[in-house]
Amino acid sequence: MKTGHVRIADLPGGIDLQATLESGQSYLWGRDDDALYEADAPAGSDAWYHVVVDDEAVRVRQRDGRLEWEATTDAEPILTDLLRLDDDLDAIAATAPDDDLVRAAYEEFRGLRLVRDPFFPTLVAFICSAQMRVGRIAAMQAALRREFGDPVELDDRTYYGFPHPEALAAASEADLRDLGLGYRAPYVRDTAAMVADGDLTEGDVSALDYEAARDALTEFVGVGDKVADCVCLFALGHLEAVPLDTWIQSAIEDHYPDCARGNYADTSRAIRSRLGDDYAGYHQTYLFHYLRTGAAES
DNA sequence: ATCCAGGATGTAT
DNA sequence: ATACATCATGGA
Repeated sequence: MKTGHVRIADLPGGIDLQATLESGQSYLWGRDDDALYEADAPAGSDAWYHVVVDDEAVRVRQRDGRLEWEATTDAEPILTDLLRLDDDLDAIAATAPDDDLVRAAYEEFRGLRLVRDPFFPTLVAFICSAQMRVGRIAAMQAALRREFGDPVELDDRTYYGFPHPEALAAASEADLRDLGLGYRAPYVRDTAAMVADGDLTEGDVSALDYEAARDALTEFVGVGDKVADCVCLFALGHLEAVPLDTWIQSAIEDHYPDCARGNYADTSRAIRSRLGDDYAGYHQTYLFHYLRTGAAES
């Protein structure tokens, strides 16, 4: 086992690990205390989080001004990639619109970083997200890893990587329904088959600009504009993407009514412009977390 | 019991 | 292009 740490003072704008990993943007991670998104979860500010990428296991916690990590390999490049440690959070925050809602969200969760998650796990997670709460989405992804993923040992614990497309393509619809996926089960299976068969892959969409990528992604089964936007933002690095979910839709009604245009594409462009064309998706993630956690009421 | 959750799909217009 | 019903499942 290798260990190390990243000094948070060296990260431009710092980091809030819990806000980053428990804001409903990434479903790649677990918590060692198994309390991810649980209502009775312990304070959690220094909880261990774990992830498996490319058969390497990493666990990390935020403590004493550091990101402390233990891993099967040097975790620093992995953390830098997944947690976007190279983003200048101060510079990004400076592009946020100066209104009460965005300002409050940044004051509450300063240090929240966008993630840079792998393509296929993000695609599946957000297919599963339809009409689901974040806690159950996370539980569904953990179940998929446990049932169909490859185990990796780290110290005395076993973690599981997200299943390869072939593994989910080979799963039966009944197997997936047993994990609580409901009507999303055939969506996940059919989309996994499309990726496994090479019908439409990350390579095909990564070369496209943002809106073209979003349109292409809707070719997957179970992927509409909103889920495609989540893949664009959290996996493909299109930081201007603003997924229009129920929370953002209501935020538009309450705070940006002039951005409501009656259809997804035009409303998306309007709110993107309002939030700033370069980092609209970054600011959106702060708003989503702020609104969803009810921090606005306290 | 009824409503809701990071919506998408099939069908009718 | 837009409007509508339908789709599982668990928690409040």
